[in-house]
Amino acid sequence: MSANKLASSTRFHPIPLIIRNSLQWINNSTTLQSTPPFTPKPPSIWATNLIKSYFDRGLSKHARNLFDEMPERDVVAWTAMIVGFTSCNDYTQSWAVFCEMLRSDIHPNAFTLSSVLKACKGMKALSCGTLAHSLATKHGIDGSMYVQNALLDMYATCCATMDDALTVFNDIPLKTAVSWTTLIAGFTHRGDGYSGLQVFRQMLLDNVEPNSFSFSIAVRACASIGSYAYGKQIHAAVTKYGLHSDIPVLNSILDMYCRCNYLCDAKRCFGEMTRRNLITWNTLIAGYERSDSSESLSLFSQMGSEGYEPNCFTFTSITAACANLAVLGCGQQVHGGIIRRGFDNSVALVNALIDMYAKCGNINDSHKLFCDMPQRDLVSWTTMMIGYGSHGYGKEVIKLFDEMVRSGIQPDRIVFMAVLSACSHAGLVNKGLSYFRSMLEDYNLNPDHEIYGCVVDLLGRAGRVEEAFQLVESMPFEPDESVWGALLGACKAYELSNLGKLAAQRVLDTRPNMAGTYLLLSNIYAAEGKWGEFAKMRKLMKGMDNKKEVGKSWIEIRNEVYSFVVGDKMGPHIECVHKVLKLLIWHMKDDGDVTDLDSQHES
DNA sequence: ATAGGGTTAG
Repeated sequence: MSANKLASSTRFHPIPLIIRNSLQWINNSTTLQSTPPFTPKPPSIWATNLIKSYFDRGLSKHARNLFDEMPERDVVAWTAMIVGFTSCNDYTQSWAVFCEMLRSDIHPNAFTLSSVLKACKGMKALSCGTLAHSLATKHGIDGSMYVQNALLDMYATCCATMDDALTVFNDIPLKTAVSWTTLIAGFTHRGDGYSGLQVFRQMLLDNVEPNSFSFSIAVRACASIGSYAYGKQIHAAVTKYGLHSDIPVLNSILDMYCRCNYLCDAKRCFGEMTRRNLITWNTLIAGYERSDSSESLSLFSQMGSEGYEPNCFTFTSITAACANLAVLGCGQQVHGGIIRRGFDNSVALVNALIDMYAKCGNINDSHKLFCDMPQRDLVSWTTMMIGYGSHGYGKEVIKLFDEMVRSGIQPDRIVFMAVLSACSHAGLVNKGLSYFRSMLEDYNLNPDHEIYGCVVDLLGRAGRVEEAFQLVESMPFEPDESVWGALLGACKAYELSNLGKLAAQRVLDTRPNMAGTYLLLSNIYAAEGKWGEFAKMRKLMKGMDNKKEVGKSWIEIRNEVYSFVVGDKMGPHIECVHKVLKLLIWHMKDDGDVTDLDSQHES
C-alpha cells in the first residue's frame, strides 16, 4: 500500500492511531533503560496525544468529544485544544476554550498564552489580545520569549498603528531573529514595505543572523514597494546564505520579480528552481495574469500536465486571465472546472467569476452569480457595481450601493470610485456630486486624487468643464496626472483649447512620457489648424513607447479570438465585418432604440 | 504531552 493510500484510509478511521501510539510507547520504554518498563503513562497524556493527532487530521469534533470525556484535564490538555483550534483557523473556538479554561480555574502557562494570542491575531480582536496580555502579566509569564513575540505579532496585526507593537519590541531584552522577523512582517503586511526594509537593515546592523523566514518577508517588502533593485540584492544574499533551495523564499523572490514587472527574471528564477510546489505555480500564473494573460493560461495547462492539482488561488488567477482576454467560452469552461471541484463556495472565486462574465459582456450571468451568493463581501458588491457601470446601468449601480449600505457593509474609496464612474457614464451628474459629498460627511472617507479624478470626469463629461476646473483649483492637495487627465479629456470632447492646453501641460509636467497626452494635445492643435505645433507633438510622440496607448477591441468567434484597432484592415474578414455592421445599424435604426443604455436621465 | 516568525487570488 502506498503512503498516499495509507493516509487516505486512516483519515476517517482514527483507531489505528491508538495502535501506532502504543507501539511507539512500547518501543520507547524498551529502549530507554532509565524508565521502568511496566509503568504505563497516565491516561491524560494518552488523551492529549490523541487530541493533537485528531487536530492534525482536521478532526476537531473528535478532539472535542475526547476532551469532554476526560475526567481530569490539566493545562497541557487545555492548551492542546487551544493550539488545535488555532491550527484549524477556528479562532473563535480557540478563544472560547481559553475562556472555559479560565472559568474552570486552571492557570494558563506561557504555552497557553502564546497560543491564545495567535488566536486573537487570527480574529483581529484587540480587546481579547489586551485581556490575554494582562493575564500574562498577572501570572508573571510576560517574560517568556514566546509570549513576547506573540504579543508583538498580535499588536502589529490588530492595532491601527505600530506604536504598541514597537513598545513591546523595544521591551524585549533578547531580540531573536523571530522578534525581528515578526516586526518586519508587521510593517510589511500593513503595506508599509519601506519601514519593513528599514527594520531588516537594522536587524543586519545589529548582527542578528537572518534566516529563511526573515528573507522571505524582506523580499515581500521589496515586492510591495516595487523595488527591483533591493529585491535583486536580497536575492543575491539568499544565494550567499545557501538558501537557494528553500521553496517559500524562492516563491517570494518569484513573486517579487513578477510584481516589479521583470517577467524575464521571474521565468529564469522559476526555471532554476529544482523543487517547486503549488504556490510556485500559482505565483507565476498570477504574475503573468497581470501582464500576459494568454501566457498565464498556457502555464496553467503546463502545470496540469506536470501533475499539479489547481486550487482556489489558481482558479482566481485563471478566471481573471479569461476576463482580461474577454474569452467567454474559455471562461465558461473554467467555471465548469470550479463547480466540479466544489470551489464555487469561495467568495473570492465567485467575485472573480462575476468580473469575468461582466468583462466578457455577459452581465446577466454576473448578476445571477451575485444574487445566488449566500455571503457577499465588499469586493463582491464592488465587482458587481463596476460590471453594471461599465455596461452603462448607472441606476442599477446606485441601487446596489444603497442595498450594500443597508446590509451593513461599510463602503471604501474603491466603491465610491465605482459609483462615481457609473454616474459619470450614465450622465447622473447631481447624483454623483451628492455621493461625493456624502463620502466625507457620512462615511468619514477623505477623497484622494483618484476620487477627484472621477468627479472631474463626472463634471467634464456632462460639459460642466468650468465647474470641473474650479474643483481642480479648490482641491486640498496638488492635482496629479489622473485629475489633469480627466480635465484634458473633457476639454478635448468639448473643444476648449486653452484650458485643454493648460491641462495637458500639467499632465506632462508630472508624467512626461505619456504618449496619450501628446496625442490629445496634438489633436487640439490640429483642430485649431496650428499644424506647426501639431507636427511638434507628433514628433515628440515618435520617440516613445506608445504601444499601450492603442485602444484594442476583440471578439471571440468559434474559439478563436480576433482583435482589431480603429481603421484595421483585419485581413480577408473585413468585408464581412462591414456587412454585419451595416445590418446591425439598420436594425437599430428600425427599432428606434439606439441610445437605450445612454439615455438614463436623472429623475 | 502543549508555544514563535515566511510564500500564492480578490
